[in-house]
Amino acid sequence: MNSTIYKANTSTSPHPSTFFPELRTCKTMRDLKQVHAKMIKTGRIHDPLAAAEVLRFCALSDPPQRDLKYASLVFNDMEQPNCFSWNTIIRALSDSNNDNEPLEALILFCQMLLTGLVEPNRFTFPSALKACARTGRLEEGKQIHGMVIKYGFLSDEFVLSNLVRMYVTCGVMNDAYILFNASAGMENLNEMNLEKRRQEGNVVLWNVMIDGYVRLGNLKAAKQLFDKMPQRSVVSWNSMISAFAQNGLFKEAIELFRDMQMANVRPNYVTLVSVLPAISRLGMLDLGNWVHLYAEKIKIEIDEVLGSALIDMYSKCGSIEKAVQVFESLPQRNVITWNAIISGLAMHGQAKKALDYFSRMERAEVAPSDVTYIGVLNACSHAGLVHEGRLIFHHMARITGLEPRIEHYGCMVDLLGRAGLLDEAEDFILQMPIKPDDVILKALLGACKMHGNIEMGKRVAELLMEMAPNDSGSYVALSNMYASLGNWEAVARVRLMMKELDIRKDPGCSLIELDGIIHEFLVEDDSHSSAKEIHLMLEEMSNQLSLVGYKPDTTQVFLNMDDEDKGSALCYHSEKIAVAFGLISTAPKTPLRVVKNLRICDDCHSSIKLISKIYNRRITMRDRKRFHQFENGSCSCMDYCLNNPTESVTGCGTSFALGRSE
DNA sequence: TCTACCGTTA
Repeated sequence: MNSTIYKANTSTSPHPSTFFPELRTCKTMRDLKQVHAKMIKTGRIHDPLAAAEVLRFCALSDPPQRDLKYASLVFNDMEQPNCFSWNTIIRALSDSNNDNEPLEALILFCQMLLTGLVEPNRFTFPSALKACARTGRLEEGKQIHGMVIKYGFLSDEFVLSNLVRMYVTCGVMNDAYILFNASAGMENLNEMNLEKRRQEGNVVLWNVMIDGYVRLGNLKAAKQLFDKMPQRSVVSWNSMISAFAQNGLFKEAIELFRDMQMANVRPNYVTLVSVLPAISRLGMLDLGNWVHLYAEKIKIEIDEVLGSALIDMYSKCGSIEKAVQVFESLPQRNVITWNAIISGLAMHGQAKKALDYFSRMERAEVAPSDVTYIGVLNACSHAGLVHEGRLIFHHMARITGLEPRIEHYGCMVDLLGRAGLLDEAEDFILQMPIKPDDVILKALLGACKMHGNIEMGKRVAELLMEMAPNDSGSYVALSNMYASLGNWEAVARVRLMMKELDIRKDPGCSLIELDGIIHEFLVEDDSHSSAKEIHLMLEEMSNQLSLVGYKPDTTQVFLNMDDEDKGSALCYHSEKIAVAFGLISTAPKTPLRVVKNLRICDDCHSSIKLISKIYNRRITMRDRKRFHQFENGSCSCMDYCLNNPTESVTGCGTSFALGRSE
């Protein structure tokens, strides 16, 4: 439970009544019920004013005291509720988080009209419209819109803004926009002393509109509105930042976060929670560190939500130690917090530790979710813990009652396939109650390549190409399999087929962050301003590597090139270019951190191992699926990636996409 | 009497 939400509600404390001193002393519903009983006994309850006050107490007190069931009873006992009482009960019900209560508010509103004894006023419509918004009842909302016009309340700011809100939450942005413009027009006619208040209210309405476009996935319209805003609140910034982050536009989210600070708007709790996933995906540890320090500096409470985002950020940025540290320091942990640390440990190859945390989670009596099991099964897969993985999968399906999802089946296929149990993996797929998707088949195909089962590999690849004829992944996987067997004729055939069908492989792309700036490299990239120096460094690296007897595995290099231009001497993978750039741009011994959008290839893996020794650097590399910590000639993944199933396999469960159009 | 909008794991 978040304290900021709580504070927002504290304004509607029990209402002291001037007419009824005994109501004024009521603190809890218990007190109220006693007074109410007395009023019934003395007949005073028949005083409409007294009854209205009782109703108001139970309907609109702060949440712990609020009792809508009791409020409804009080209301139903009223012989002739006045407009005030109708408004009270409708407002309380329309405000409720309980699923069916906003609908009851709408029903009461209709009853109010049907009695014909009271007319709705300008205080009735906002609640009625809110009830339409909450229940998604556009038709009723439109009818109420008509009544608003008939009663002449369209010029009331509250009525109007609730109309906009109703259309927005029903997803009808065109109508919302027309009314929104009308309200913006009205603002100019206001008297001076109301100007500020109106504008403050207006910012919220802009935010509502932005949120509406975001919910429809129309980020362009949302950003246009955001850019046009006369002033932006912290919520406006948060809306856009989270919109970008949640739609995979991570760089844009970070950019906006920076713009926000340039505009001197102080990030708040929600800002940090929103921007952290973008930082994670881009692997920007420096910025992530800054966010953590900032939260501590301005005393933003690190609760389980912000904590989960920080844990995720540290593990995805390569610093699993810090992730564990944050986890251990949290006063509260929810299921997402546990999932974040378990997945983090899994992607760092710390399977045993991931399983330890899983048992700790059980002991802490936090019920695991399906996401927890994806993390745990991934850990087993990375460590080759076939037996444990099987047990855990069956435990999930049979004991916890969680329905295994396609991701869980994918983890199992990956686990079995990597261990060389290809037939069992295939049987497993055939017995799945869900239709296998391309991810599952790619996992099996990768395993076929890894264990040299060309017969099964061909079968799976054909299925894959039928299933996803435009996905480069299956073609690349098939071609990789032939390449690993040295069947160059078959490789060429697949490549030709890709060319004819105009299927392009995702370009490899690596990022490295230096002094808060992200440097991005593609395969064979020479667009960087230091391209010359980088290439000199790459050549030096090659020389150093051959001095220690390293022979490049060129098959992989060629396979990852988009063009058939194999003659070029500059055919370097993006991760090597990023490492070269890191080496020449930082002081000796500075650790390097690289983030890649695809899986690292075997050749880069072997050479970067040696480079870490030759140049005495710790190099942390995050690829599409997991981390590699190169140090002193070896890698933390224990060569898990060798014979990588394929560059394009997204793997099961965890996978990172960098958010670009791939 | 009506005050809204933004958030974590896969």
